[in-house]
Amino acid sequence: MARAADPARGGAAKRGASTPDKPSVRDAVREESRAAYREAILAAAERAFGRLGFHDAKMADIAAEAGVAAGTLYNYFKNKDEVFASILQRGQEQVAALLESHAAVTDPLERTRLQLRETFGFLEKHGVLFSMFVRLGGFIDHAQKRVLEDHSEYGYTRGVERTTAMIREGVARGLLRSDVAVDELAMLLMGTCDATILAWTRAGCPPGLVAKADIIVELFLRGAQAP
Amino acid sequence: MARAADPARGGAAKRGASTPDKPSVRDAVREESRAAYREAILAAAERAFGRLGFHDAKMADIAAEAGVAAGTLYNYFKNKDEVFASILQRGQEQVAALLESHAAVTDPLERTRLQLRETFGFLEKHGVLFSMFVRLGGFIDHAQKRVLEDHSEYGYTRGVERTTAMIREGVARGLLRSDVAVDELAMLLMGTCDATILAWTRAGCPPGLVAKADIIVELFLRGAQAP
Amino acid sequence: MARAADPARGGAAKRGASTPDKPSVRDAVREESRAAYREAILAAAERAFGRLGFHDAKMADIAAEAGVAAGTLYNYFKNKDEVFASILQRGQEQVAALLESHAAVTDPLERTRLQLRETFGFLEKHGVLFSMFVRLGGFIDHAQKRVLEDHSEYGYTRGVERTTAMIREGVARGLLRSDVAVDELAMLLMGTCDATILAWTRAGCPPGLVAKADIIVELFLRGAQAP
Amino acid sequence: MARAADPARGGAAKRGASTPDKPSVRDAVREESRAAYREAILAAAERAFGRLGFHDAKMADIAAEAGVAAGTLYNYFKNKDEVFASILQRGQEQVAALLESHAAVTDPLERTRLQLRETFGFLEKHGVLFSMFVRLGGFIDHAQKRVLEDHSEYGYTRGVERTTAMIREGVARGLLRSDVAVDELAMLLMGTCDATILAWTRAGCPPGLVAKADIIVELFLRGAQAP
DNA sequence: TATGAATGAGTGTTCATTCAT
DNA sequence: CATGAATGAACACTCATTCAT
Repeated sequence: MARAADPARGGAAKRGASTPDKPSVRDAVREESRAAYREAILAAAERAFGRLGFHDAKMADIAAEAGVAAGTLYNYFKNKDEVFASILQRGQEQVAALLESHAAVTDPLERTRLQLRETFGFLEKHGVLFSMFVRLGGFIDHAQKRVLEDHSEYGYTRGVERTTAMIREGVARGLLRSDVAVDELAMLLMGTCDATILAWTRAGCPPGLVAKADIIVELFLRGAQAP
Repeated sequence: MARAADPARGGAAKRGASTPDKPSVRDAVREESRAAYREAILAAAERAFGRLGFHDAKMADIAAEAGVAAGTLYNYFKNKDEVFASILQRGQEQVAALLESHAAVTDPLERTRLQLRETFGFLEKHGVLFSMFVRLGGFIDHAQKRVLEDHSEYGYTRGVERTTAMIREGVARGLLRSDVAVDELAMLLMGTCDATILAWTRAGCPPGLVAKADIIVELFLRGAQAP
Repeated sequence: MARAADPARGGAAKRGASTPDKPSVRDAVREESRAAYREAILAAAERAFGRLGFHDAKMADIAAEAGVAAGTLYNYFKNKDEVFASILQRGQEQVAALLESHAAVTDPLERTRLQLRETFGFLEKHGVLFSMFVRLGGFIDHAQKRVLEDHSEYGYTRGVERTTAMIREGVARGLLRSDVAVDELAMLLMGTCDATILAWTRAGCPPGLVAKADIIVELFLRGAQAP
Repeated sequence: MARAADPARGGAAKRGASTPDKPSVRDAVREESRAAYREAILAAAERAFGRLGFHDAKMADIAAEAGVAAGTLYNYFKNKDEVFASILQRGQEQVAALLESHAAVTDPLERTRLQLRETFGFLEKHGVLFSMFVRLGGFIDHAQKRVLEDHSEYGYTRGVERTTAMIREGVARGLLRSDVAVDELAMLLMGTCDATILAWTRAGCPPGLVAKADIIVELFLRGAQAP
């Protein structure tokens, strides 16, 4: 990319004083192309990993799924591990963006309901792979574990923080009962979500996960709302 | 080839009148030896799989852990998959036996508490591997999935049946509320268990899982007992 | 090889108190077999490397040359580098043994003549590869350099030491002139040897290298003998 | 494909009467540019090969070192082998030119001393790579061997011819002894040079090679001058 | 029947070369 | 022409499985 010094630009080579900026056009196109390739590969890898698992999804499979040669993968990712890690990161960023869109909702419970819907919708759209990681941080092959650790841990921690903050806010507003520790309520809510996702993946990830979001919030409210 | 898939040789082995009865002594010894080997291999494999995961635990690792040569494994199991499947089956049988020991307890809630303790104790003793399968049937590498499917599904189904039956019994005896569907209560209880196990494995399987059994039953009762 | 503890030797498994030593027979056979394989592989690798060079000699070539499967190589050597390094080490040991057989010759010049013959004979028999390393420590591909370094350096250093010692002895006995520094004489002799080997390999390693040993010693004597 | 092997385009390029004379200016510029690129690439390749060896120096390394894109290399050279061969050829031509500058010196020994200095100076400046080839024709990886063969052989043969001629001349003038075959003297001189270079590269190509030229000639004279 | 070495298909990865822009 | 990304053949190395002893 950034070549060292740009020497030997060919003795008398000069194309007038024309375009010190023009090449940025080419660069822009290239950049766009690279982004498109990268995205296509990630999408393909997500499908492949989701369908076959980390070990059984070969680099060749991913390449085929993406419609590129095997070697091309290595122009975008250092190795298989990095492909996997990149999928995760991308997923977390996407989820974070989705959740952000509801940040302005003032009612903490309503905000949580919306965010839960978004998350569940994301899981439903992205299938098994993300069921495992984005939300659960999960139960996985050792190799994957090595790759992830940071990522999943990060995602999980963020989830805990978000939930705890929401509950604290709810308690402050008198919406949620204050006779139970905030942490305990948070764990209860998250545990219910996890168990729901768990059951969903065990059932083969059938459509309808999003609908569970409302139920969960409802149930949670019934037990946790202020008397 | 099919040397392995050929258990239960000796035992009632009879090869016509050629070797009337005498050899049965030899056979008995042999049988005993085979069983010991088999058990040692399974225990070793469980440790290896638990520590390394399915793919990263090589047949050589298992053999070393068991103190036998690699080739020996194939005298007892057809292949790696079968070793894995056998661990599961053994685990389920062990759990079933444990649960059976409390079948005589008449109070369904007390019985459930005891069985939950047994199950959690088993999980705690057998670590991550069983956290995933015996109970959850879970989130795993595709290769393992292929191997298991039946087994884990079976275990899960049995769990659902057992739980539902218990609740029905509790309702019939007036111990549990009848204004909520039995299935829903069952799902609630199992979901709580799942979420607990989930959190436990995420925390690295620390000691103390058994103690959670009482808490879960307590919580469940608070919400589900008849008014 | 050395299994950890030898547990689970099969419950009732016992073959009397018979043979606590007997297995050494099997072990001996195995050991012998391993040595034979190892030697065959090294010989094959030497031919392959000599014919093709380090990079162009593929592991498959070596295996084919040795008449074994590719995977077998890895039962004896960790990787390609180690195969190469082992050839060197073996060569140095062989040469050292050859030289040792003349250590008892008291006349330092006669001893040197004999040792030179042995060395040249070894080179002639082992071809280009050893022309480069055992004696010269050479001019080689970077990858080989990385592998060797120690080995070739060691061989060279030993050669310098041996030669210097010989000359010192010759001077002490009044056989060699004392008006020139010992080191300089040593360098002269070794340089002549090197140049001879150099010319020989450049000519394609034709038969007749051994005969040069006498000529070199003769020439050296003419210029270096005491007046 | 054969884009590269197509030098000397411009120059006397004539495409009928279509572009009479005017474009020759453009062609001249182009030619100059091409020459500059080619030289920059060769210099970069020499550094890269010298630092890493033939196999470990990747085309990408050379391109980076030259400050051009990888694809550009193929506009000037058919393939990696040709890059390497071109370095050699260029080196030989440069050395030949240097030696030519002393051709007018009448005293053959003085001329040889000067030429030896030039050669050693060249080697010292160009490092390991040329230590091997321009002078020695050497001990190298097979792949390089395949590439060179002709070139190094050519360089070596020229050296032999030049040396022999010089000695013949010296003998004719009564400067060198005539009781030893000319060829033998030539071999002695060249062998000494080779051994010197050999020792120099083995020591890591430290500064000071040029100084050896005088010593060699001195030593040679002492033994070879007419009585 | 235990052993442990042989096997060879399978995989991640590299890199010289090609080619569209 | 320069560019730099795509390509895919090639290769070192792994490991489940087989088999002679």
